[in-house]
Amino acid sequence: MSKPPMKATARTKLLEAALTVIRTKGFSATTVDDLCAAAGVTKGAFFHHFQSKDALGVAAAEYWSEMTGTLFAGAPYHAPEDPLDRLLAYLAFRKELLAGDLPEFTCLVGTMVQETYDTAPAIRDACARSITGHAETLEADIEAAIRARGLTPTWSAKSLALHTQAVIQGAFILAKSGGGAQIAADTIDHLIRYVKLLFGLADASAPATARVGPA
Amino acid sequence: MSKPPMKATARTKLLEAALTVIRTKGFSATTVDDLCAAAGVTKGAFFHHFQSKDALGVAAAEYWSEMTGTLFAGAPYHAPEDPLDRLLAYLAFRKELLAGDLPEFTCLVGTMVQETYDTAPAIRDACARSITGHAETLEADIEAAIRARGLTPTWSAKSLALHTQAVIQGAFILAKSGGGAQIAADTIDHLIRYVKLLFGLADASAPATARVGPA
DNA sequence: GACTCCATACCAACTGGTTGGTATGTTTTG
DNA sequence: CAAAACATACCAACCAGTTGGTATGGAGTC
Repeated sequence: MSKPPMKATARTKLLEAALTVIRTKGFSATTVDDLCAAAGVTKGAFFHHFQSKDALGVAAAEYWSEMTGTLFAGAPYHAPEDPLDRLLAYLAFRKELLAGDLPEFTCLVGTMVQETYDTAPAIRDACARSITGHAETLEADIEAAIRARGLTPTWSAKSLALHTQAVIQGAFILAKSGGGAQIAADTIDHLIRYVKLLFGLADASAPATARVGPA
Repeated sequence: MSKPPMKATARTKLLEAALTVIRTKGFSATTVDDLCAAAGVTKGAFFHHFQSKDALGVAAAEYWSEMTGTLFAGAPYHAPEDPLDRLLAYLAFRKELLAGDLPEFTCLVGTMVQETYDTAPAIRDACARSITGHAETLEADIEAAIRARGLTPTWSAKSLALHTQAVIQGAFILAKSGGGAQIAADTIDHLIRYVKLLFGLADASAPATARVGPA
């Protein structure tokens, strides 16, 4: 999160700054001057690269999709051979990401869409693409896990994939309302338990995490 | 939501207006003039009743707690004798509330806390009290359901109560990102399925809703 | 029961600072 | 040198909050 991966041009410096500032203060409360100060550039540079503040919002959502896309694509949770193990490893990975301060692990697009869904359709759509796009990366594994276990569920792989994202987004809201990373981890534990129950991996009284030692 | 239950003084008119306007535009994007216009009062009246815009935010969160408190206290989901049935009836009730436009069924404090958790501690705390206070109304039923079935779960009643709220908050985010009420209902269905699985009420392939007829 | 006294509720106009955005340079790069 | 990248100076609109004032109603007093 701290290393701008591309060339440190004003555009990427502004986008990188946007990730932190917007997640801290929200989109509307973030001023163009805030972003320029955090990025160490001037207003002229800002409006050279972005037509408007809303345009930066769209670009930030797309930048967020790229960053998280490469993060998750390169993450080790894809290693297991069993698709259900991959799904569970993904959820464990999401738990591991709950470190540091809130603006470091919460979701930019989840924050932005709440403020803009009715007032800035372009930003809302960019956020929606980010969320559903990420959810879609889970669908294949869920589908394969269903087939591997010969289930005929009343729910769809897509629906479960979206549910995981809903739980994670909700976990962030609870974390922001004072619970911190711990309450978010607890909620993801419930999600892990749900997935295990769905696929018959554990009963209701089993612990949620398989690998992390004692309770 | 449409009937101001108390005397239509400027204060309650402003609070009632705040519920709709803030849920539509977000807290920071809502101006004091917006609220005055929606309430049909002037700015003088606003600052007579509220010291600042932030003070209105706190009052709005508390007003929201009162309104939802009486709504849920008077709801029919308390009727069943079995505590687990009451919990499931609560979740079914939450699904029924997903009607109308987004600003009508989404959560004021969930929206506000995202914008203010780092910048306005007083508002954040008021939102936190609202969420945890509502979650606590579920704990007794969950606890009773655990005892009634002789379970010894690794999760606590409090943790499950908070999880339900996380799922519902996350459902609102997905709804705002374009899925609408339908995607929120799907996610609550997953939550209902999880609760049933936790208490051994159904297997993974059973439909989520017991009472609403055909799929 | 008329009178003063005073607090509450509300209003219209104003202000000083802020905000998104622009106009016009200057520097860097290919 | 020409175009892109960035900086400086500036503006009109907006915004939270203030000021000074009016209307109303209830308490106390004689």
